[in-house]
Amino acid sequence: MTPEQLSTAIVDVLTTLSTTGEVTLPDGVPTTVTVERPRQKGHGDYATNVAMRLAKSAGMNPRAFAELVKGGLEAVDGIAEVEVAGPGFLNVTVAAGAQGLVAQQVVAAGASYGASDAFAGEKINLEFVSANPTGPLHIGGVRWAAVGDALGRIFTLTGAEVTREYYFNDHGAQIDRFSRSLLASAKGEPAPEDGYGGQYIHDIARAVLEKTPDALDRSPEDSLETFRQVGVDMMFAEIKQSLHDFGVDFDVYFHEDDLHRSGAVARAVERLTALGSTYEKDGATWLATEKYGDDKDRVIIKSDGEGAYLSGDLAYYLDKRERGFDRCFIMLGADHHGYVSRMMAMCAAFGDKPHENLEILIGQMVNLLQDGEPLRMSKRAGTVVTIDDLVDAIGVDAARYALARYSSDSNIDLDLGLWTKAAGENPVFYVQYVAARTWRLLHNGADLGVLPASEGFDPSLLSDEKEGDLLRALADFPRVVTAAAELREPHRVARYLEDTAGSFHRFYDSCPVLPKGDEEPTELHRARLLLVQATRTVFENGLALLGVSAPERM
RNA sequence: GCCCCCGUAGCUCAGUGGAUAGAGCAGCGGCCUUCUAAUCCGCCGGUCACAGGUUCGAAUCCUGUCGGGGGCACCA
Repeated sequence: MTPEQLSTAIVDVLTTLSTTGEVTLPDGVPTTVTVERPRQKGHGDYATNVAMRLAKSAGMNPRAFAELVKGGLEAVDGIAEVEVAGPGFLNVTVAAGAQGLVAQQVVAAGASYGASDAFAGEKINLEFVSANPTGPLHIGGVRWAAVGDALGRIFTLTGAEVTREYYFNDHGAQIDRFSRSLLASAKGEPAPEDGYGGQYIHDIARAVLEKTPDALDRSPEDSLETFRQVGVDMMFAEIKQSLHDFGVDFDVYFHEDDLHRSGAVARAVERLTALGSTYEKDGATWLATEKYGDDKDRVIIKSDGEGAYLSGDLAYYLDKRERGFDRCFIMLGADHHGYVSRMMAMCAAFGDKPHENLEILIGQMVNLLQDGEPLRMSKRAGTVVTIDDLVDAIGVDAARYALARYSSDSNIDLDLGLWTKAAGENPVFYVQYVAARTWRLLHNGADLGVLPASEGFDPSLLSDEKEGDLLRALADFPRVVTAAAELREPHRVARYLEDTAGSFHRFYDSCPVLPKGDEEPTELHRARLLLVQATRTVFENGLALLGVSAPERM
């Protein structure tokens, strides 16, 4: 029995009680009820607080309400015991047979275990990373590469149609500064005062010269344009390659410049003007964002006639909506959080629903530590910690896992030393070791002629306490995936895997899976091997959501 | 001054209004002729920053204060 099935059973009982008039529910029978795994041993396998939640409106005291629910639940197949406890909790113990069936259900579902239709029919657009191609991808962008991609995988598993996009800022002054920096380097001149000065500038400048040897022999305008075009292409190709090596590929690379050239910006401004949300002042065109909660109104067309940065975002958002995306996500670093209120105001000005059609996720800062010392990151100073540096230092699996296991709301300090350790204190090793251990058991079993139980499987054989803990953990996976999607929090998957790894290792420690010596294989061995296979399935699926491999051996 | 995030064990962090607040690391102490011990077990460790409020119940929600981080452009 899974928590979902128990939840359904409870709703059925409530429906019956309501129909017969034994309880009166003014707000109707809830469609779902909370079922949780109590931390406390002795509080049953599952607990629900429905009685406490509904008692007041039903005009009863919680324990009396709970007693009625208990009566109904006890008759449900697969429920061994129901207890009313404390202020009105219902503690449910599931029959070993019903519990053990979970192993079979997981294996039968295979790669689709954890999938749901929670977001079925939704077209979701995820925009993340979107770093300017003025330098290598630095650590802040990498956090979203890991988390955003994981979120995409989670939404996909919960039924959504996901498009990953990278917004390519190739229109503004930063690109000019980048181009001029390249040109200066190629000429052997110092970097412009407002330019970029890292080593990569010299590398790219040299590469541009190799590709277009006459780049410096052209007119000043042509020369700069050459460095702009070739340099940006090279830089962007490098970023794409780094992301690809990191396991992150985008469906759409959207160029800001296209929005300006195609007239999309002008159309977006016209649309807003028609809706009465713009006005002219001081020679510029303003968007009235303040009335939608922004601190102040914002310029969208500057007095020189050029579009302000926000104008590209207006057009881009409109474009996404016209492409049919119900939900547009933009993932930004904390240093851009000030952008949220004006973007939400823009969304409202279009007549859309802020925080629904448009969601902006903010990721706090990442600091890298080596031996306890902070590594400073500064693109301009040239001491950049890039995505490639990170991958070289700890590998893709550890990097993705490390960045995805924390709440995006938290600043994080990653100690590179920890993430390279081949020991259980390194969370990614601890979790991946489960995958390796299950693989070994399945193969050693095959060598001994022991295969996971299938037909004639007696689920009640899995009655050990450690087996029950593991089965309940495995049964939780779909709920964890759904919660991660609903809350946009991929780190829940990582934390779940860490907890479940503990349950598996404890099971492994106290429940021999394979026959030893001359021992004849029994149904219990086969049942346990099925549980091992189910565990392997959950870890494969869970790690896949994070873009981390489930190794066969380590 | 205003806005966003954070404040939970010595450290790094979980904790979608529930019961006695958890994990890993660090510290102390155990289990290897092993289904490879990269695992596992025990002990130690808390004013959930502080003060009010909301309710059957608050680490969680609201208000304020303090502390840390990040922002407040006709830059992008």
